Amino acid sequence: MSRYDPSAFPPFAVTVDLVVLTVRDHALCALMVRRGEPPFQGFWALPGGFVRPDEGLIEAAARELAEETGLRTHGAPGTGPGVGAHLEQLATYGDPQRDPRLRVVSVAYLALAPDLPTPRPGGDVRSARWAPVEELLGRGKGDDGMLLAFDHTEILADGVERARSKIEYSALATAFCPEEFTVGELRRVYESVWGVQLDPRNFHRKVTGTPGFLLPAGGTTTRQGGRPAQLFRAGGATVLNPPMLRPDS
Amino acid sequence: MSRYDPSAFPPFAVTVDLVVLTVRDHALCALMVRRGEPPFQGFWALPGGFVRPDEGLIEAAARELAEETGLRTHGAPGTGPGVGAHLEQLATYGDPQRDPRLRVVSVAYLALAPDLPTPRPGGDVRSARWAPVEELLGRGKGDDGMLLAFDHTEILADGVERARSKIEYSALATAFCPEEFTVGELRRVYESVWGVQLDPRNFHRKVTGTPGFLLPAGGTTTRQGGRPAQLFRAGGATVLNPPMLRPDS
DNA sequence: GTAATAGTGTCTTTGAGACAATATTAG
DNA sequence: CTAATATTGTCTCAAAGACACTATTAC
Repeated sequence: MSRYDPSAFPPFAVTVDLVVLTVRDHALCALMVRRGEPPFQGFWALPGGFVRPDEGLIEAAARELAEETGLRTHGAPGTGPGVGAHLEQLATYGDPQRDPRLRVVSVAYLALAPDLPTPRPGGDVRSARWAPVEELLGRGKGDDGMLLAFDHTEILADGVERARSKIEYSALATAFCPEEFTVGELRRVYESVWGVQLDPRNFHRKVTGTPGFLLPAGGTTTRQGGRPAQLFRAGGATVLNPPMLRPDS
Repeated sequence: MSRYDPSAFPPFAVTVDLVVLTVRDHALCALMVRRGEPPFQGFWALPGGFVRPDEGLIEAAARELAEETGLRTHGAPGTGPGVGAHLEQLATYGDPQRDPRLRVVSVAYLALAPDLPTPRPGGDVRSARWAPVEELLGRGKGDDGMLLAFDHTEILADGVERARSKIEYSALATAFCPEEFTVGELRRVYESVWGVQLDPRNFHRKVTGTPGFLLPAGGTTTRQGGRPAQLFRAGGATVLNPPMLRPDS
């Protein structure tokens, strides 16, 4: 059998779906849109859409992300440091039955964004919201969360697990923070994403002692109350060695 | 703009490509096939093929793996423990120019297999071989390795890096071993995949002290020479906590 | 003053890294 | 015997976990 036979190949539709995560009110939240048409009309779904014939996969994901949130992607041209979201490929979902209408292969992307100043994230007519992932996926113990469109519960769960594990050994938690942030704010990011409490003193020692993780920004802030805290921005480091250890697991 | 519009979607071809890794002669090797037709005629390429209209992505990958190597996948029906390969999704590659003929999105899978008793791995007419990844990808310092078909150098490099990092925090290194193996054989797997030397004493302490990693099989063997070594099989553990640390990195 | 958060220090324990020494086979 | 590998053990050091204490703001 010949590979890549151009004359006869089964046609597929290819889409991108986005797991866009942020931290709001000490809770990990995902961007969800409400479907206005069948199938799964009225259900919450991940934002996404068809890949265009002339664009790459991550370009399609970045385009959908910009359409939904206005966020640019880190490293995109004309993007300053700190603004914009982290974007990476998550996984691909291609069960023959995942869309009842046609064979759709969806390449899912994971985006990590700082808490957006605009409370309404959607840019177009569809209603959109930030939903706590605990509400979408459930807290265990018989709580399986909401029923989402297609296989989006599985995709969301995979994205959340990726984010939870990736902040262990990378400096990606700073992607959830504004350009300048304090050690306490970064700690609250870890606590929100992992759903645990961390010792502020050990956390402070760990992050300030890891070379390249944090870069002093010079100023201080009292936006969290209490004693003024030093401001930092993300250092150039991408991998954390040794990693930040998640309790229990 | 509506999502998933069934009436008008751009058609894509969807394929699976396989990064099949094994350890032979103290070297990490990948299964490569030689292309018999254009484009890239005569070039070495990763095994793969079209996804059929009625099969899932991992089913397509498992089918291709079985066609090429005769290996079944762990967990497949009728598969005993220890035989068969580990199979997981790696990443998806969809650059618009990656295939000069048509728009192809390829879902790559990573397979880890024990050293196969049959020296000729291919089952069909195409020539196939186990090639050391050092030869395919180069050793750095101006050595960029061989020129492979399509973007398969990038896919292979991603698969090798995934394997190298995954044996750090999972028990997957046992997927490279036969059903029963010794601590020394497992150590040589780590040394081959990472390209380093490990202290046999610290390694022995580490793997035998990690609960669920190794299960005593009862017997001993002298197939490596020297003092007889205890035989083990893979324990049920999937994650290693704390992880096996890779030197240098 | 109180309440809240930020930052520094100390002690203990776990575990990795660097070794030495002994055990059991093949030849 | 020698050569090869397996296995157990010991010492040191890096780093995480569990605490106490002081510092600086808002009120």
